[in-house]
Amino acid sequence: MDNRLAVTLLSSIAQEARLDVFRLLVQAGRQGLAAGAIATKLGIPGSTLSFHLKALSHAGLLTARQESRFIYYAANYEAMNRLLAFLTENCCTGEQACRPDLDCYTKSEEG
Amino acid sequence: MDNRLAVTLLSSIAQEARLDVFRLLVQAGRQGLAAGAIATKLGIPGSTLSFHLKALSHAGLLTARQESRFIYYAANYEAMNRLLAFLTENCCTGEQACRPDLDCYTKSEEG
DNA sequence: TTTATATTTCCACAATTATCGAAATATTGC
DNA sequence: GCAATATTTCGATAATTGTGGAAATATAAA
Repeated sequence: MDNRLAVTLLSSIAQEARLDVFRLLVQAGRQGLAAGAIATKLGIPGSTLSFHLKALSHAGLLTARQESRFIYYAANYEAMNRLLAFLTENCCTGEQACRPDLDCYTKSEEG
Repeated sequence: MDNRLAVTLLSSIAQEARLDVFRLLVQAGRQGLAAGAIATKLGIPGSTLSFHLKALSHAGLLTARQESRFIYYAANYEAMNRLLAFLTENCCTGEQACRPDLDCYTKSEEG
């Protein structure tokens, strides 16, 4: 992943409405939610939501699939995974502290 | 960390010049780099850089310390750590796949 | 105090982003 | 085809963000 792509990904979630949308879809799981359901749950007008869904999709953080009259949007966990890997590798170089505190990770002492 | 703060943090690195600055400072280590050095290395006019440094500092991703005539900016690894933790916890819920692929982490098989 | 250096603030302007109603475009069922 | 529903596109507008030269501020050295 290059800086350009990272900025696109980051920009797509660096906005309250879009971060809300993405978090909602992360919770919703692989099957996702129809656009209308997202709009209702978050209280966002359809046209505004559509604008944000486009940004998230364009960045690759969402997938969309048509099902009958509905369009289901779902979080692309792999894309988010790649973003997290980029940030961990490129924005924390040489700093052990700068890693998510996963249970499998044991901190080494530092001066 | 709430959504609001996360958006502030994300916005601060969701821009090419600022992501460049942050990555440079991550490489530079705890002692950081003087503003002028950053401007020279990245070829950014002083006033423009100052604008971006303010955004990063305001988000808490940089620390600044005066030393003689220079102001040294350094990456705040802890803040980035917290952001990564937020993203891992809140934007990947229920999805084991959505975690940085650290060497200490062993993937479980998935369907 | 004067000069030099480092950085920021100010300002004007350009560019991008966000909002949302209305109209347009599907898709489905009658 | 017509009506109903779901979503997107269009268009106008507001708000925010990014850029960089010039001036202001701060620190240091002569």
